[in-house]
Formats: sequence, C-alpha cells, structure tokens
Amino acid sequence: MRETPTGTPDPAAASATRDVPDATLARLPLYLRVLQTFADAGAATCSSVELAEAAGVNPAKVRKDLSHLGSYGTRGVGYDVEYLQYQIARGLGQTQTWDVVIVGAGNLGSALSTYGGFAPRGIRVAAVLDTDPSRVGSTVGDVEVRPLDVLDAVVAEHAIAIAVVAVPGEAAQEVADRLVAAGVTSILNFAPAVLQVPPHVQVRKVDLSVELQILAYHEQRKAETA
Amino acid sequence: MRETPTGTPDPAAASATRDVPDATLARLPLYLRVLQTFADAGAATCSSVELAEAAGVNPAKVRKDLSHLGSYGTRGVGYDVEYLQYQIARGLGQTQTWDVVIVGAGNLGSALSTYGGFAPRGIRVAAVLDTDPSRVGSTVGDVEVRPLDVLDAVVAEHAIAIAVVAVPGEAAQEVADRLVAAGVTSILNFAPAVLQVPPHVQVRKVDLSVELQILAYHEQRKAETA
DNA sequence: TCCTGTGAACTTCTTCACAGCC
DNA sequence: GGCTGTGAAGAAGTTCACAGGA
Repeated sequence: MRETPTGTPDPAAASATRDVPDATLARLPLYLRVLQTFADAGAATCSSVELAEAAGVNPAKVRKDLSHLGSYGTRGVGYDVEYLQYQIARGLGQTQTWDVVIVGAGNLGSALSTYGGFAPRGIRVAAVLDTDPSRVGSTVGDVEVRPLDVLDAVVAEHAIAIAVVAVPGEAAQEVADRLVAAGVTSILNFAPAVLQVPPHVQVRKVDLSVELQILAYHEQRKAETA
Repeated sequence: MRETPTGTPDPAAASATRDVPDATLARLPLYLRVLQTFADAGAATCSSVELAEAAGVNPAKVRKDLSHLGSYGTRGVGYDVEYLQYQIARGLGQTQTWDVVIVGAGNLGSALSTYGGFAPRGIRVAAVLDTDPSRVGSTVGDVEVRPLDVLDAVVAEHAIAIAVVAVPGEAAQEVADRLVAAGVTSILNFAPAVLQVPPHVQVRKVDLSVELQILAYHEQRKAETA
C-alpha cells in the first residue's frame, strides 16, 4: 500500500501486516447496508448468494471477504444477520466514533456536512471550517462554520485524526499543510490537486469528474463499435 | 478506419485507443491536470519521472499508462507537454462534449451542478431534475431545477447517455428505472443503494462515507499497533 | 549520457471448484 | 439436500530492469 519513493525496496514497509485487504474493506460497508435491509425485512439468517445478489457481487467474493474477518457462518445454513452485522462493524472499526473536521463550506463541504450516511457508520462531523468570512458564522446542518484559524484548537479538543478537504484546488495544498501541522494523520481530498504530505499522513482522493469521464469513455467506445 | 489526422502514419495510435484498462483510465485525468500545471509553468517537455512525482505515482506506471495510448514520447528527451495533453484528451474521449442529467437537487446534487471541474473535461450539466416541488423552479448554478417528469424530453432533446443519481437511497431504484426507460445507458450513483439495471446499462457507484471508513480503519490499526 | 517503451516478474484481487460440515 | 470456507487457478494491475533510440 505504502509507496516507497523510487529505487530501494523497504523491508520495514513489507513487514507491516494488513489483516483486511483494501478491496475487501471497501465492500464491507456495502454488506452492512444490505444486511440492514435484510434485518428490516425480518430475516434472521442469509446465505452468501442472497447477500451477493443484493450487493451486486460474486458470491465467492462475499465468502472470501467475510472469511477475512473470521468464520462467522454456519455450513448448510448461512450467516446470522444480526451477528454478522456486529462482526463486520467490529472489523471496520466502528466500535468507536471518529470525529472529523471538514475544511471548506462551499457546496461540496455543505453536502458532506449534512450527509446522513456518516452518523450510522461511526463518523461525526465535529467542525466545519472555512477561510471565507462571508461563510463563517453561517450554519450547515447543525454545525456552525468557523474560521480556519481555530483548526489547532478543534483538532486538539476532539482528538481529530481525520480531515476532509473540500476547498478549491489552489487552496488545497496550504490547507493540507495546516492540517498536517495540527496533527491530522488521514486526509480525504476532494480538491482537484495532488497533495504533498509527510509519509506518516495517509491521503485518499475522490475526484467527482473522473467517474463521469470513465463512463463517457465507455459510452464513446460503445458508439464507435456500433 | 476513421480519419487519421495529419500525414504521419501512426498504426500504434489506431490500435491503442482500443484497450485502455480502467485503472489507467482513472489516472489519465490526473496526468492531464498535472500536465496543465507544467504547461502553465512554461514547460515544453517533461519526463515520466517528473510527471510521476507531481502525480504521486510510480514512473513506470506513468509510462505503462501512456503506452496504452500509443508511443508519444521521445527517448532521451521525454514527452512534449502540449502534444501529450492532446493525446490523453483524445484517449479519454474528450474530443466531444457529453451532456449529462443530474437527478436530485439536494446538497449533493447542487454541489455537482455547480462543480467547476466538469466543463474543462468535456462534461456539461444539461439539466437538473427533482421531484420535490419546493425545489423545482429554483436555480443551481445557471440551471433551473425542473420536475422529474420532463426526463424523457430532456434525454431526447440533448441525446443524453449519462445520468447522475443524487437522491436519497429509498428513491434511487425508481429513479434508475425511469432513467433506463428514458434511454440512459450510463449511471453514476451517489445514493447509498445497489441499483438493479439491465446488462446494457453501466453503473458506477461513489460512496462518500466508504472512503472515510477506510481511513478510519487504518487509523484504528495505527492506534492498535502503537 | 538520458529517457522511453516493454517483456517479465511480482503482487493483488477475483473466481472457480470442492472438501467438509449441517 | 444446502451452504460455508478455502486452496488453487486465473485475471488484473504494478513494478522491475533493460534494450534501444535520441
């Protein structure tokens, strides 16, 4: 996962163990959501095939994914819905609530701040910050937008490790620098920019237009071969 | 075959636009962005190492990615920035503009509608639709929110193939059904739901909280091993 | 020399197929 | 009979290392 910069292989990095593969990790929340619909429908157990169909993936993949968490199924029967929900949540680290700070109170920052999908997954938006004075003081969701200067205090107060960057591309690097200085060690970046951060800081990037471009590419290929 | 611009016979280009892997496809827009900063800085050429460092990836990966488009570099020199920009854009299908329709004018739909990153990538938001009467008639960006009922007309008028679903999870499947009925063949789904669509329809899903959960997972593992 | 382009090695992810248990 | 868990095969993606042109 970690990339060693050019050349020498890093044995220390290789020895760092990772229990659950990232590809699996990305699907666990999906399984959780499907399991909740099963629970709501009153199902006590479900099979890997049912889970797979509802999640739109291959049944073998479901079983392999779940096997990374342990052996929580019963042969000939399937999985206990409630127990499996608990085990997946535990595997994901949802046993605790993570406070995050969102920097940028524009459309995207506001959308994230009011996004209902975080709370049930153990993520709480502790603060929304912005440098634009016209935005500071307004309210998104039930959180007041505060100036970026309070970053250090906010990070310290809520023991924040994770931040979301939802500012324009030009401002992203400076924001990232301030986040790192404040002690944040994981950044989710929505800005169209490549962030330079120290190796101990983890960055994930979401580019809203990349997904559309991939769809457009395939549409074009459809048109070409038609 | 299609028209090959200019006199230089380039058999590689003709066959190269064929098989671009999705993993590569997802990085091409990133390279485009980096190249633009190089162009803005006045650079005429750049090497795979420079490109890789600015993009935060391995140099060999850059070269392999670009090789899927054809052989546009010069050994011993590097790549011509402007020419490479053109070739990547062409490979991505940015030679034409794609009209898309966004369904859902909530925070996320609004954020997407006003997102500045689409236009430079050949994506135009042709319409924003919503079922909520209180939202219909309002304006996001420079587009008026219209009722979902005009979907068929909008899709037909703009020859729309790609749609974005930014509605609550409960409404997502019905919206998807209507999109498919209207003739849309690619859907970008932001709703927390698994969409069931016919095989000729392509769906990509973006889950905003999954990314945060993956970061939280790794944070937890850091804490455990500390 | 420098740098690209690419076969080959390597790693990661996916899928198959079946042993083992209910 | 049904279903899980998993070794092994297969596919996809990444990285290495070097041949070969500028």
